[in-house]
Amino acid sequence: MALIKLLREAGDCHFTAEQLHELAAKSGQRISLATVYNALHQFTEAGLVREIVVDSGSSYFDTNTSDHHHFFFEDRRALEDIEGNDVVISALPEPPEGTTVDRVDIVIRVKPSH
Amino acid sequence: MALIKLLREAGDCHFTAEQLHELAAKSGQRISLATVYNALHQFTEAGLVREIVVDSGSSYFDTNTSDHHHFFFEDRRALEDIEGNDVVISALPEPPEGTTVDRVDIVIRVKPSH
DNA sequence: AAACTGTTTAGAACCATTCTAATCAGTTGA
DNA sequence: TCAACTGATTAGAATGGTTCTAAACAGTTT
Repeated sequence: MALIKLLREAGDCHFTAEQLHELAAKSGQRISLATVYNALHQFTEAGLVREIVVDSGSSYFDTNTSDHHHFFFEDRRALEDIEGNDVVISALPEPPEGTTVDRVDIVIRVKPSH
Repeated sequence: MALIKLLREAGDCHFTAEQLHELAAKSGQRISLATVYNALHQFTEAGLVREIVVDSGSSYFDTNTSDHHHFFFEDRRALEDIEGNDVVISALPEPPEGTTVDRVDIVIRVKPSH
């Protein structure tokens, strides 16, 4: 519950478990990192947050659960939402026999201009 | 060199470091997993393979380095190429100030029908 | 053939994530 | 009122994918 409150206060944002743990610590919450992970999994299952896979090595979570895509800043390893309908896909292949599409993830990886 | 030969023989495919290590072991190569990782990083840098991030928890590599996208089978945790121009993006947002697009990754996550 | 140098290798360390057993809180029954 | 029971919550310890670093190797020079 304390974590939900923290996320509500933070508004739409992207974060790792580690970062949320730090935020909780700063706000005086004495919570272990394992508990943060447990909570985040429950939040994901409940549809409160969305997990985004962009970086092997650590998972990112997003409090914005609406259908949208992301910029990923390779230097800072940070995420940013892509506004509304800035990405338009005009053709998608049929999913293979016996499967249905669960989600389409688009990540635009950007780096500092030279 | 032995790893490159193995990948050549296997043709276009997707694999984890663990899987390549097993393949090498089966072909009689006595190589540690760490060496496989070292080699894969060099291969990636040299443009011989491409790293694909779809699954927090383990990295996937792809011997097909041409510009293409993927199906990801959530149940089997396996990848499959999407043929040629089956994905058409008709609108992409401008990258944020001071950055340039490095790559656009599209992953269609599929699961078994019902 | 000893000394030196850059390359290759893998054992050990690292760290993000998960597991499991302990703690806690709430409820029942004596 | 409070022990016994039950499910929810928590975090310490274990796990496992990945990286680091120091050792082994090979090739070259003196």
